[in-house]
Amino acid sequence: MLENIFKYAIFLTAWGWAGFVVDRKGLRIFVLPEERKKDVLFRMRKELKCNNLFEDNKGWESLIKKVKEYFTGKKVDFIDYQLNLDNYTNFQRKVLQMVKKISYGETRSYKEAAEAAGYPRACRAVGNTMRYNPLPLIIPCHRVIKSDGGLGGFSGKEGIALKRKMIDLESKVK
DNA sequence: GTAAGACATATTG
DNA sequence: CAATATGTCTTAC
Repeated sequence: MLENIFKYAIFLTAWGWAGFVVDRKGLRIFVLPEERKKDVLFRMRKELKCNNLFEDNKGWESLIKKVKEYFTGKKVDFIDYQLNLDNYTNFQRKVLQMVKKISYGETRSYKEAAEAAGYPRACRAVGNTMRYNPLPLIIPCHRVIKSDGGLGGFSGKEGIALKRKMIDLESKVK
């Protein structure tokens, strides 16, 4: 099997250390801000199950800049970046592409996301897909909430606070 | 290859 | 609140 080369970048945002991994087909993993830089790297390794990681920002400076701007409360979008979704099922790809199109400040319920993806009753499956979302923020899974206005879930117990914080940030945009 | 259970849900009574 | 429908994944045979 071919060696897959992964490049990663880690950088400091207003909320902590964030980072992402790309391979030659596009974005692969995005890691939300952590307290420590090494935690970000640890998460990347865990997701990829691979040690073939090289630090290299080349060609991705604009993404780094946008992410930093995002966490300072600026309105940015990530729709121009190419994602590598090779490891996902058709259903997941559809849902993820869909969610990616939700623009800044908007929210959708799990049901609406399911409908838009062409599976009107797959609300639960959408939730499942979000759980494994490899690219939080780039794919704005934090903008997908429950129909009754509740937040739903987010990665981990602390993650839910981050979700709220992100929605908060977006609602206050100037 | 099949079957049962788990899910970041929604709808109905 | 409980029950159930729903699509996909994981795990275990």
